Amino acid sequence: MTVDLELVPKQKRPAGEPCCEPVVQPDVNAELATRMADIAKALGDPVRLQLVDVLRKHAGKVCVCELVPLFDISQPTLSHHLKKLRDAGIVDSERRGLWAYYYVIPDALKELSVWLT
Amino acid sequence: MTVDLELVPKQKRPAGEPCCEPVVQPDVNAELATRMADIAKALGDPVRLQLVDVLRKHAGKVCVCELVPLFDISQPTLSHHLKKLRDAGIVDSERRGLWAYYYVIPDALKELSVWLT
DNA sequence: CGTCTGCATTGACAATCATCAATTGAATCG
DNA sequence: CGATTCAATTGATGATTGTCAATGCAGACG
Repeated sequence: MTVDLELVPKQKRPAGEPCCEPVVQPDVNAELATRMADIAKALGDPVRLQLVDVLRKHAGKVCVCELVPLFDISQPTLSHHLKKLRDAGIVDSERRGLWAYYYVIPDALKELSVWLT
Repeated sequence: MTVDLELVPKQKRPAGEPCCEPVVQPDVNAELATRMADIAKALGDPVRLQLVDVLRKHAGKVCVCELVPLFDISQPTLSHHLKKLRDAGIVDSERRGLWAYYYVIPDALKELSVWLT
């Protein structure tokens, strides 16, 4: 991924107006873009998006055993999706006895939300 | 804007029985979740996220020929990313002469943004 | 101790994805 | 007309993803 995005005006084009005004370089640097793309990517699956929705709606910590029956996927697959969300820094989990309780990290989605608006 | 999945209240450990009763619920909002996941998925790539950023910041219509030199990818690959964004309903394009001008559809990102907050 | 339970990990698979080189198509210029 | 230019499409390839069955593992219970 390039970091310097200096625009070079086209040299040869058919006589006439240029195709468009020069574009400024994106002021979202590649690093930040990658971070936000990672968050978006983690949300880019219906199961994970609904997982975040459920966890957020319940504002507390939800046991995995309560999440499994909500979806038509196997338990390992759900665990895989939860790991994706954890790796993206969107959720975190806490173990208590046999159970694992998941919760949305506050302000985890704020970055992306701010950029969107 | 939530996705409407209901949890079964956590029971005490029911030695020898499943921990949760299966929730059979018409998943009315699976469609909405899929739609938003599609948007998020389209943004889940650094190139596409920066493309949206550039197009949005420019607030007008930007020629593809001005976008290509901004990234370290080939022209067909950029065209592929633009198609992904178009398919997700995030951007649209207009052909004028030899050039194709892309622009962000105003309310495309609003859905996801609203859900995020 | 042994067994059960809840969750994570592994391994395997097909499907999708990002990427490029080559080509195609369309529009413009000489 | 032919040559040129911009953008989309095609075909191929290696990487990543979503999924499940099987297994592993740690805590709880008897």
